[in-house]
Amino acid sequence: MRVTMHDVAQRAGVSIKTVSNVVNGYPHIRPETRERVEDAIEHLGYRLNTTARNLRTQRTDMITLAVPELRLPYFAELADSVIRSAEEQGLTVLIEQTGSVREREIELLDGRRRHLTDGVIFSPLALGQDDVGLFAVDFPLVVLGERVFDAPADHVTMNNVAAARAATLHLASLGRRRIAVVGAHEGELVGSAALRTEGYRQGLRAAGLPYDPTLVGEAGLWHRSTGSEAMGRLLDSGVEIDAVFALNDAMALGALHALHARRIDVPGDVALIGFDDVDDVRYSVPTISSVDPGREQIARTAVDLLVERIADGDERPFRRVIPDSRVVGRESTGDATEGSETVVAMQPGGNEEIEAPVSATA
Amino acid sequence: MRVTMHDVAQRAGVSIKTVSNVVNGYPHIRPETRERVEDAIEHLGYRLNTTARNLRTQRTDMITLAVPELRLPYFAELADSVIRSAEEQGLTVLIEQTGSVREREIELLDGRRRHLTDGVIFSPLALGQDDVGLFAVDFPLVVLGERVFDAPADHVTMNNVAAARAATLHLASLGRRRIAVVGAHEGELVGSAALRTEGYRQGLRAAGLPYDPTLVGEAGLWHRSTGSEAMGRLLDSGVEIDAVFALNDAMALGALHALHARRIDVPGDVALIGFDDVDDVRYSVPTISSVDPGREQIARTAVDLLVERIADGDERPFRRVIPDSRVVGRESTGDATEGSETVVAMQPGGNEEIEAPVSATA
DNA sequence: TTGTAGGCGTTATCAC
DNA sequence: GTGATAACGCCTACAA
Repeated sequence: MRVTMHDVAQRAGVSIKTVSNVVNGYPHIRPETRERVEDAIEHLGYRLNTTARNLRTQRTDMITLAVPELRLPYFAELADSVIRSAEEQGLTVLIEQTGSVREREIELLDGRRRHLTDGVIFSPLALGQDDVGLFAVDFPLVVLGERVFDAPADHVTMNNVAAARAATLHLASLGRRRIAVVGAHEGELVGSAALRTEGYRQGLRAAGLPYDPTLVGEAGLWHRSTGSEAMGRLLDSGVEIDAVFALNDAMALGALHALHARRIDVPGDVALIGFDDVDDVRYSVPTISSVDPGREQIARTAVDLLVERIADGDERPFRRVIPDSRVVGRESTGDATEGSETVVAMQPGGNEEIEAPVSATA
Repeated sequence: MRVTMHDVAQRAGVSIKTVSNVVNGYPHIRPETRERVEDAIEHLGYRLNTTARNLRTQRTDMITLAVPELRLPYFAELADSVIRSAEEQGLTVLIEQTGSVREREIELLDGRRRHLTDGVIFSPLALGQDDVGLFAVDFPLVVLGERVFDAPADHVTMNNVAAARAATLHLASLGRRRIAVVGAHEGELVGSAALRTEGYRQGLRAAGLPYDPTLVGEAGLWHRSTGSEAMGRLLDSGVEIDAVFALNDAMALGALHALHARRIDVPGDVALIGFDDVDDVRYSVPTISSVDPGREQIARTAVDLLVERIADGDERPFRRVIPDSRVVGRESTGDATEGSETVVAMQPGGNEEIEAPVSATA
């Protein structure tokens, strides 16, 4: 079989414990002993059995990142950032794709599949505020996004309303009066759609513009295709439009596509802004202005919170952290040419303790 | 502490082994015994300790997927596909980002960080043919891509030369005579760049067109930015160009950006085709024709090969599998309008045994 | 500074 | 069909 610490100990003429000490970098070892052990390790090609260590230490140094789909650029970039941050902390990331399927998200929380990673960073997309009870889990959990608030867990979210308001105001500041929105979810009260739509309304109000329901384009899933379709419907409806706020960048790219198909100039005839600031919008034609929700900071914060939670258990009250967000102006709002960009608005985030610790025994 | 099989056994009044049998779906159990055990499990909230099982069974049912970066759409989509395929086989995927850093790729192969997953699917980007020796590892490994051939491992690659040839011929079939290429790596003999460039030359030859070095645009990293820059250099050099073959889609998107910046119409003035067929090119303006290398099939095949290798060890000769690829025509080559697409060429793949089994004792 | 004993929670082997 | 018992490979006491 595979070579174990025992074999190494034997060959080095020391005890298994000494080998363990060497492997784990325990400082108080006589140099010559260490050397002998290291020689033996080298010679035998010994490699630590992570599984055995995990069993013994009750830790795996792995965390789960649960996202809807990696093909969605926002989540791919988020995953990238989370993996990097985790790595800095010596953690490995196991990615779970929920596909936005309700059962899969529930399964994730009921912990049947867990028990392998030390904690979970979870970005729900199917579960909503009604399911807040499901988030009372007995393992370290950090929730991402705006589907669920006040769950008994640490939470990293964004400044949706303020950022959407700023984006809308930015369009208004260009002199646009007929600002459409793409990606609304009618009747929803929580979630990104509701919050960003609320920000949109606030922005209109602040700019002295009326809210016109005929300018609201619905789109269930926030994909490029749905953005294109929603934009198409708005344009074909005949309403006058001189600016569009797409509630995420995928839809902004889709909307741009629909605009182009109808030979409508951006930003000449219609200005366009998205949300998420994914890489794509920096290379579209024209480049698209967007709201940077602070993804890098979201990832780092999520990992930090999870690490703390793993260390402290439920000793600490839960926290909600909101990174700073900013509106980045590019060609689609006439803010830049040749691929440059400008920060045209900044919303500070913040963080708060949201609740007393909860005894987490399931 | 946590509830164990022992607790369940006690409560159900059976032995620990019986609990194990129930949990693992062992068939020969008296129904009433099973029921008592299941009740106890339910009651105590027992959950199997995966780590302990892993230690005992010497398997983790996890595999590693090592890719350069998830922010690159091609790899995000690949990861997505791999995760889905793995899941169908009951496997969980642990993603490792190498960042195309040579040391990280070597580290991956020397197995210091491994020993936790049952096998590895590895898409190298820094290592090359000279490093083929490093691929003689003592764990199940499936190699992806065209950086390294004839490594002692299963290999899933693509029909690069034939596909690039077909893409070039497709541009020629539109009557284009001045076909530029973006993303070449001068002096390289292996790797995607070399193979696709070779296909480009073959395509020119087949179309009766001369090879003109002034039409070759170099780009080290295949990102949107480098594609844009390479395209810009070509255009600014003053050479006549009526078509562009970008060696991947990211560069095609960048090239499109550069073309647009110079008010050059696509496909009117310049036709454009990419490679990879990522989601992005279906929503750019105009939509971009591309080569679909069969990514879905690549992912599925890689997982299948790895599963077989895990089961069989080195009993089987290594295999090389090449999925079918096809050229997908879209607006950028005038093949479609309104987001539709056409398959304009198909290259069959194939698979072969490439080598006798190698005794894999490191 | 190093060694010994024991157990982490599970599965495998064998009896019964 | 079910139960005792010994691994799996490591780490944490504690002892020397």
